[in-house]
Amino acid sequence: MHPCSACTVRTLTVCAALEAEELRRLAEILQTTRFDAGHTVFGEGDPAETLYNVTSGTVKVYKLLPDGRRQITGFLLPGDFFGLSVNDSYAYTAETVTPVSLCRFPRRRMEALLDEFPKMQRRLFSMASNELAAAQDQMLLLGRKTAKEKICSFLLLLSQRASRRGHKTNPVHVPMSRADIADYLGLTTETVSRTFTQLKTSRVISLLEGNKVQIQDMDDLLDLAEGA
Amino acid sequence: MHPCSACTVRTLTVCAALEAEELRRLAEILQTTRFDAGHTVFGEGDPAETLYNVTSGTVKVYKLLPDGRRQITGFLLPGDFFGLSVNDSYAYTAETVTPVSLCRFPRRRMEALLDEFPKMQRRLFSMASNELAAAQDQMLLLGRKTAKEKICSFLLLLSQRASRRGHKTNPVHVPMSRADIADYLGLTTETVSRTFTQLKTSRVISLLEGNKVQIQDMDDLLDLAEGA
DNA sequence: CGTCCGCTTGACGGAGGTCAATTTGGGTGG
DNA sequence: CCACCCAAATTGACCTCCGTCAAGCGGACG
Repeated sequence: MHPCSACTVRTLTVCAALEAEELRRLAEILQTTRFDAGHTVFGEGDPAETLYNVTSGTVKVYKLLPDGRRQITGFLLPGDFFGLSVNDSYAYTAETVTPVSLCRFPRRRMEALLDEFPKMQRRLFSMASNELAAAQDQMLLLGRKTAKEKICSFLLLLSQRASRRGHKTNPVHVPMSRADIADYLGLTTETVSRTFTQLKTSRVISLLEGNKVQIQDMDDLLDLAEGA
Repeated sequence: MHPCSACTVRTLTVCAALEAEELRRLAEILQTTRFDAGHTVFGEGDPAETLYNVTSGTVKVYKLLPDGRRQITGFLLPGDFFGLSVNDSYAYTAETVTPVSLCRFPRRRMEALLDEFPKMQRRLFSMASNELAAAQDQMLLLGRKTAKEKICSFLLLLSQRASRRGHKTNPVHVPMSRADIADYLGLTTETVSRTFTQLKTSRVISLLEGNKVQIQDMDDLLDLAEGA
């Protein structure tokens, strides 16, 4: 019995569509770990020796400017992969938002496995393509959307991602702080807060207990997210 | 004799590190085309039946909001690959900036070839990873940099990309319009123009004939690009 | 030589940033 | 169980960077 057999996100990630034999080989090189909230998994510039897969919780990845300005380039949910690097060091920092469970894959051994199982390689490529498409959406958001459109897009994104993981789309769980949301959307915490208030006042959303946001009118939100 | 033997950007793209046999097979499915400046290669939402490789000229890819706001997510230079899609339609529009030569690969046949030659698959994955890292840099730029930092970063990017293609890094050729630069950096043409003037006045750059920008002090520019 | 388009420059305004003061709420110890 | 504490969130007042609108300017091309 290896841990993968109980893995609830296997279908979402690189492990999907592996044969029993392939899965066994993957499980051989894999380690599982847990971290508390607020733990730095690796820092920008650290030697990139490990690949990670989120199995529970939320991770944020971000880049910094010398003066401390921060851009969060993604929130990683169960099933998401991270730790790929172009040269031999990570190009960003990865930090847990909530308590998190991770699978660790030593990079070298993972690369060997990818060469051996083209199906896995292909799956990873497909995941990278998806990420690329998401990155392009995010560029449109950062470069051209207003604060209100950004917040609405963000809520929709969380809702859609929850849906893909088989959770209910509404209300949507928002585990990250206002500061994290701000750094993801290219805003300040104050603007994020004001915009939430504004959306609440105009009855598009309401804020529930436990960091949950109830979407009152999904169609309104979809229009608001694109400025229509 | 197939066209690849004369290709000057082969080492930069997916065709690099292919065996003669693999290259021959790739050449079999490949078509070359030329377009004038300002030609739409494909539009967002079009069925994604072809992959492209730039062999000369510059291509821009962009996404639009319903009201016409535009975000250019990348400028593609010789050796760059584009046309990958997640589902079966393109997620962005591709349009030529200058006269352009392209290699066209029918998607289905390309996928078959990728399955047959894992080395190519791997190379493509590596290129996608690079693009992903570039996308993350661009998110940092769009979300957190000032207009001046954006322009300086942009000039440095062009200079570095020229360098990787074996061209001289300075002066740097800027083939795209102010409007395109603006839509790439999340600014307006007016701000782009003003910022160029400002950099010119403070003797960081000077504008030369033929859309060339002379970088007067590379270290200054590097610092300005990161707000240091 | 006139027209057009892209670029530049100027004047002005507003979306969102900055700084600061409260308020809220989750965690902790008495 | 409650009082306290502190970080996070909210709200307000003010300001700035960049967008908007508008007017030149100059090179390309018919």
